[in-house]
Amino acid sequence: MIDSLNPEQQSAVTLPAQHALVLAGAGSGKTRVLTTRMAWLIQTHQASPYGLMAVTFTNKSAREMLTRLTALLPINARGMWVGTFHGLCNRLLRAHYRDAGLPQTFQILDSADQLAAIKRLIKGAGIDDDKFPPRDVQRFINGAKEEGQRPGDVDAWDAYRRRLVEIYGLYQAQCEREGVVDFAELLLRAYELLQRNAPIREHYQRRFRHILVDEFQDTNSLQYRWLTLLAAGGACIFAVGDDDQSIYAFRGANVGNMADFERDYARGNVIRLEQNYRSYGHILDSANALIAHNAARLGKNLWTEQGEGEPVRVIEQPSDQLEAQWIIDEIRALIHDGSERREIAVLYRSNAQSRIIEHGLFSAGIPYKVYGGLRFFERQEVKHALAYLRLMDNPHDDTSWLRVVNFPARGIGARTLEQLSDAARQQDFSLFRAVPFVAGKGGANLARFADLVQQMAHEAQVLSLPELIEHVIHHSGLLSHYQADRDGAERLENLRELVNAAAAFVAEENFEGLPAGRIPEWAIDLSPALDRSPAAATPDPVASSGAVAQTPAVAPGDSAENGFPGVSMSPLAAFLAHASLEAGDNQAQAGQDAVQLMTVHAAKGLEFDAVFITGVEDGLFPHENSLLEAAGLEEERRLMYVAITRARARLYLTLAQSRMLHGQTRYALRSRFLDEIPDEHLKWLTPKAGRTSVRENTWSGAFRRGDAYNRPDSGSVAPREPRYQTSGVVVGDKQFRIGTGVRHAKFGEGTVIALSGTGEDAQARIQFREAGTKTLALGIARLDIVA
DNA sequence: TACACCCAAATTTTT
DNA sequence: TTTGGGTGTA
Repeated sequence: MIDSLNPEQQSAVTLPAQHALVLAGAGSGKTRVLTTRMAWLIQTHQASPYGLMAVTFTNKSAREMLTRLTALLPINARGMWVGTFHGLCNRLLRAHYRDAGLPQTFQILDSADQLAAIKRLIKGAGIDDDKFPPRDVQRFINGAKEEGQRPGDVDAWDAYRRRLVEIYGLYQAQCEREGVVDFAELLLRAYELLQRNAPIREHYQRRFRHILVDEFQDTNSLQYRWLTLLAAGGACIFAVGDDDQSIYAFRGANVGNMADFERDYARGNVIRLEQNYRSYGHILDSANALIAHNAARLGKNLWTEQGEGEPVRVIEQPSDQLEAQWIIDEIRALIHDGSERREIAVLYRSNAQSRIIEHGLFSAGIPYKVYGGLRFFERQEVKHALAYLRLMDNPHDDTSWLRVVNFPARGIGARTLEQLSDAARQQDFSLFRAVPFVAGKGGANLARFADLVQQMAHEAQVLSLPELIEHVIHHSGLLSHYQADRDGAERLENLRELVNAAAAFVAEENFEGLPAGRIPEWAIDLSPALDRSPAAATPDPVASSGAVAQTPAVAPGDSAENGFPGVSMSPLAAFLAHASLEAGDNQAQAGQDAVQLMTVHAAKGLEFDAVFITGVEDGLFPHENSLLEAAGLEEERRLMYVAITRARARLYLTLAQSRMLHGQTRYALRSRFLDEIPDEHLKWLTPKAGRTSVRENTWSGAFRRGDAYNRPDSGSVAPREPRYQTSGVVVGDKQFRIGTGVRHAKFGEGTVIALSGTGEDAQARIQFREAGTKTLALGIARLDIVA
């Protein structure tokens, strides 16, 4: 099992039972080490499969882990605590919903649901949504939760923040009332549960002897605390991560957790995996050289036995159009030479860049796949169907109620809903309960809808889950609505797919033959098991309430001690949780061999034979919004590091001198990151121009690639005298570039962060230190250039 | 209730 | 330039 590993991997896998930090570089076999470690612990009887917990961030990597584990060892991975932070917390909360203060049928809001709930709250409470945009409120609430803060814990130093805290409190109350939890709440609740409930905490602390964490650099503060709390009973945390691949700080990820973990837990017990099995030398050395410019890092240097390979190709084109065209020509050549399309990836910093490349590929008739955008369970028709299903499980879920109360249209307009929510607010009822308080025609329509919901809830006790969904699609009117719709065919197709997904889910989770709304008898509630333990000194209402699975029988081979994934959940509830926690595939056209298009973020964890990194320009990559703080620039650099290390054999960096952005042509310098990679690793297919010179905005003709590709290393596109110089705008006697410092009489000092237009018509976006960001016409505004 | 129109905003987004 | 959301009109 471990013979095929390199010495560092072996020592990581066979580390003694202590906390350890594995710094695993890109392509160093991180997942392999993690799964082999698990298998090794089990095989050497240092842990039972049930004494292990493995935590990841994505469902995909959790699945991958289980697949590899079962390939290594003949064990039944079902029931093992391998999953995402959110998935495991969900499991914990389902098992102990009473102790966590949640209703048994609590439902999970995804980001969109949460936003809808916040919007509704802001409207209902009469809060000014110009001053408190729902998105900002959402970010505030999630940010607080990710720091482990309840409304009372948040530091509110001014009136604005005090109001935000108030809204947070209102939101929380609304969630409680409706029996829903958002993503961050799953984590925070689970954390608080463990923290406050000693018997439960000690139970899990005793149970899990080894906790393995993947992508540790992406953990947020709350996740870190959750992990260390679970491990406080003597468990060992085996944390695997790469600080150089931390690219989610903007979502609350705290790279500092790695350094903290090393200092506080894994002191001296750090292993570096630096041998890379993915890329050739020039690619790796480029990545190494680039990332060396970051100050805040633990330090690591990738190497390979594969040889240096080809240099990294760099191409500069006058416009984004030509950049795209060049890429498409090159892709065509690669395919012609036998490359598989799926082994070619085009990466970009922001989604807006994909359009022009898609256009080119489409015109060229090259199949491609775009990652990103809507996922299966996020599609409107699927969400509608799910909303009906949720109402079946919990009719007091106002978010779902409002989503479908009048979809398809059933004569319940804004006025009626106004009356309904007034009544609900007055009585402190859910919308469902408030229905009888609305009179008139609208009230009658509401009553009919409420009946429909109850009727369908009744069916849930009889029909299997797929049957129920079919029933819902039919009787809700979704079916006829989309049938009548001109382009409803695809939506119907997705609804059909939803039924299939449910059927697959039922089979997978052993729910076959069970009515959708019934909790299976083999489901185990962990709370009674805990009560039997002597540690549960305090009387627990759980034992007597009896609202649990009627027969807390133990499935063969399982024990209450081991727990079970589907704790106390009906197929319906389990499927709804599944739909929230795993939004499904994130790619447009599935299937055939196609060129892969995605953002750099989306590419993390993937690898390709050939990679194009596009838009390698200052202001775009690194993104202008990140330039203002050092930490931002370092994250951009890590992002570039991630991008580079996706390539196995061939890497292209492409850039355009001008680019259509927001309907305006903007000019940019090549990315500063290009200048951080030594020339010896780069091969400029177009001449490398000086970075500081100023160019006239007239193109002396587009550079074409020629057939550089077919003679890749011949140097046939030898550097000539640059025909043009790069970037910047000249107005009068002044030269403006991105990064130029300026002073304005009224706004004070600032920095140019974007330029557009030419000559007297040129405009500059300037980030002023005091006055914020302004767009100024350079021909009009009086600007002095400062050092 | 549906559609047309206008305006503002436009990194990245594992759950 | 494109997109989404909000408002106004048939």
